[in-house]
Amino acid sequence: MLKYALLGFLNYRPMTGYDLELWIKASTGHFWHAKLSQIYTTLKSMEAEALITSHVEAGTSRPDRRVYTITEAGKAELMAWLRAPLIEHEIKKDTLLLKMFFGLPAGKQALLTQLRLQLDLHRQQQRLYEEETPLEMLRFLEDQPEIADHALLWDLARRFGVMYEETYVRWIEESIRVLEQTLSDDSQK
Amino acid sequence: MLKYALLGFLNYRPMTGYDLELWIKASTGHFWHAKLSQIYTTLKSMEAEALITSHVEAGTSRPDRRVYTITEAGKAELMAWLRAPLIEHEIKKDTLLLKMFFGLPAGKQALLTQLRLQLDLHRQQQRLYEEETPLEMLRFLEDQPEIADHALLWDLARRFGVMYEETYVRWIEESIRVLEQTLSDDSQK
DNA sequence: TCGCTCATGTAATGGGTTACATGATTCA
DNA sequence: TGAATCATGTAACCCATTACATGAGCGA
Repeated sequence: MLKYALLGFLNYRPMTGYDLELWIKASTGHFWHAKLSQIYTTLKSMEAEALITSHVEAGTSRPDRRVYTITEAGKAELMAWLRAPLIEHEIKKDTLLLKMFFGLPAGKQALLTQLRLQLDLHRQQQRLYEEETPLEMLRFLEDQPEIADHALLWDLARRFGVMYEETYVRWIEESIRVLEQTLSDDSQK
Repeated sequence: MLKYALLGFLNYRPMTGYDLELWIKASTGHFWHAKLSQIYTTLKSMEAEALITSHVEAGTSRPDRRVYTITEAGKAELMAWLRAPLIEHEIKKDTLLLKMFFGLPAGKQALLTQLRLQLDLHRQQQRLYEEETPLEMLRFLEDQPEIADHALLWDLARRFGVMYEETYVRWIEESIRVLEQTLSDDSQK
């Protein structure tokens, strides 16, 4: 699946694996990310499939760069994927929920500690999407004015991030209240 | 990680791989699930780690059942995991967001079709968590009254499912409105 | 001089899915 | 008679993470 994210970016303009990681971090990071090692191996297999081609640009003071360009076959594959209807409901695994679900034997205080820690993290993340992500997106769009018409869609995705974190924060706050009021302190066992 | 879900259930009472799948479907399904094949291989490796033991019960009219029981080491491992603070913010990959993000070349109509299809699915899922999941949980608790005190935590997790789907539905509705009002119909390219 | 950025890769391992294989009983 | 439930497993594969490996230039 990372394949399609890479095709999507290379459809904007040719770039290197390293560039792709920077773009991913700044834009799709909150709903799709990858390590550099995976990006490099995926690009290699995509080239073998002829979805992209590459050439090496010799660096003068910087290291050599392998620049990837999308092919017609790659564009066709991207388009087919974009149009293929997504007919399943995706389930997202969540470790915090798993710990809460089975958490009774750990005791009330342990559960509250987990919740408070995650509350902080999710609040931070929400602020990030609201304050920093738009600025980062702007910086990328300034450098690449040819993709300004994509900004609307970029922002819809960002908006999801904000709403998701709001909901997560609300759920944790509610859960803390419920636990404080109902679980006995010695629920440990 | 499935390991901890299995330990969590086996901490209620001994059961088979097949049983575990039924429990997962009825309770943690919306935030943690697994195929039978993975459950069987994971149980096997957990037994090798001495976190659980197993014995075969000969079936009379039914197939033989391999029943797994949690060991003291297993209980200790579960407890340590429950108490280990979760210090990262988990990012959930989302295919719909990825398609939206890169979707401009597919055209306005294709995007709206994707959104409407997913809107249906998420509304259905929301109804499921609100109406059917509580009933299923009740059925399990009736059979296992000894775990009734876990019901509160089960319900917190279920509640997250409801809130998540509400938010997803709201985001799709907003996105449909934005796309209808702002994207030109011939945005295809 | 120490850490960061730029830049590319390979190898090993882990977690999970798909496909394959089997077979009796029960219910509609 | 055909589908669903009960019941267990193996093998191949895919996607992703972690660890390993290298190295120049730049700014504090």
